[in-house]
Amino acid sequence: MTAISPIERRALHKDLADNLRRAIIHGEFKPGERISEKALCEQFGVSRTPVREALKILSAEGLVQLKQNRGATVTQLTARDIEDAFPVMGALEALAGELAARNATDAQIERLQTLQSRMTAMFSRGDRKGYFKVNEEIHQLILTAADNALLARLMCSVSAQVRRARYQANLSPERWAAAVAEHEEILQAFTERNGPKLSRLLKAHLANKLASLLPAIKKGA
Amino acid sequence: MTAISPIERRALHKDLADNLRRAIIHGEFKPGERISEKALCEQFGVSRTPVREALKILSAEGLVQLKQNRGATVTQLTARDIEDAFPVMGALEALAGELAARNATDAQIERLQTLQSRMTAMFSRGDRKGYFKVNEEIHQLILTAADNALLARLMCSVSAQVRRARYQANLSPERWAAAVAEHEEILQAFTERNGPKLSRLLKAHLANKLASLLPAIKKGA
DNA sequence: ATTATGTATTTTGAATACAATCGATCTGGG
DNA sequence: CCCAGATCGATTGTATTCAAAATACATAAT
Repeated sequence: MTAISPIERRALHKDLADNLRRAIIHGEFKPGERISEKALCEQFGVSRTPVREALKILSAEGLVQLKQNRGATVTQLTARDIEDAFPVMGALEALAGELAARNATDAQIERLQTLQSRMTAMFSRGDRKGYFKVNEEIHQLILTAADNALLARLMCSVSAQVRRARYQANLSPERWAAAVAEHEEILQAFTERNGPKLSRLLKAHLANKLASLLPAIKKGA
Repeated sequence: MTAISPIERRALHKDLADNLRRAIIHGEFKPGERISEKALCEQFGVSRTPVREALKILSAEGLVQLKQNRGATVTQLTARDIEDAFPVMGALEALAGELAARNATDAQIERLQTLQSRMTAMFSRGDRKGYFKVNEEIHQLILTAADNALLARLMCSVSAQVRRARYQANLSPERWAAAVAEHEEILQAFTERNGPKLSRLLKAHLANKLASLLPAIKKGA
């Protein structure tokens, strides 16, 4: 007997927005590329109304730009955009760390340790995709532990932009190794519940991450 | 001879979104209130399509919530929401101050001094509305001086929510006097281009501001 | 040959029409 | 009298249609 669960009634425009968001972040739509409503309609097999609504949502999120009577284009991430993101993400990450160190449950810290070792395993195995996945989980866990809905929303929105950049730029082996080491320190600070230290480490970690992206973006632009 | 300027071609959904946003922030739509598409159509004399698109935008901005088949409601600001906003706005303001102190032109600092004295004048005259207006201008100027588009976008979105709270809660005379004094200190730090000090002052200023809002929100909720 | 202008095609903006879902009320049975 | 179920009305979700704007192309004039 299968468990009975309520049938998911998803709105079309929401589905479309989710799909498009993922596609843009994963680079399946190239930055600067024009997005035709008609093409999307045919691709997804729906009418233009939900497509247009989805595009409005993505526009408000900053993933696409809408021009009067000229449709939607995928927003270009300039080097300047990435540079601007540096301090902002840094400030948000630092805050998240501070709050998380204060509010995290023991169970969450334990889970963090588990994830950390899994991530290290991914690294030594050279599994980039797995690494990214666990990495995301860790940042997600910190955000959950911080327990601040607004902060979560902002970071989610900003990191979506940064993730886009990451899909364009490829992680160098040196940077990867450094990142793993940094994560080790971060976990240490977490276990100690040392808010300020955690704050500083997260900020530095992010600055390094973004710095490694800049060259690739600049080259592309 | 009047100057020749390009004709403003405004999109309906954008106009609607702007109007609705203002109305919500100013409390003309009460938190928790249901927003009927039909009512908006009649009120603005347009069809449902642009109305729906505008609501999608506001939803992405967090001003309204859309429920499946149940339309839009103005998001309730709970005491928790305000408490969450504390540290986030603090972190962002602090960053803005830091960047502004580094990047501001001399002209901008001069203009800040002008605004500051205008604001003090408003205070001593007891002109609440004028005070708020100049106050907004000052924060806007700092944001401009910070010269970071992403930061501006985030603060704009967050402060819209906070402004909503401010329209609900009424400023007490004591808090008002304190705010003016704090602004004086802020200007001082700015003139000295003392980033860290500015950072700290802005953060404290905001914490005080938000703290003064909490009682009113809690009472309302 | 090049540029400007007029026309046609394409694409987006907005309105209307149709379908589906939710809530409330009404009715019949206990 | 109260509760369960059905039905109706209202509201939202989606599709289709109509209108306006922009681009592309062709033609004409210099």
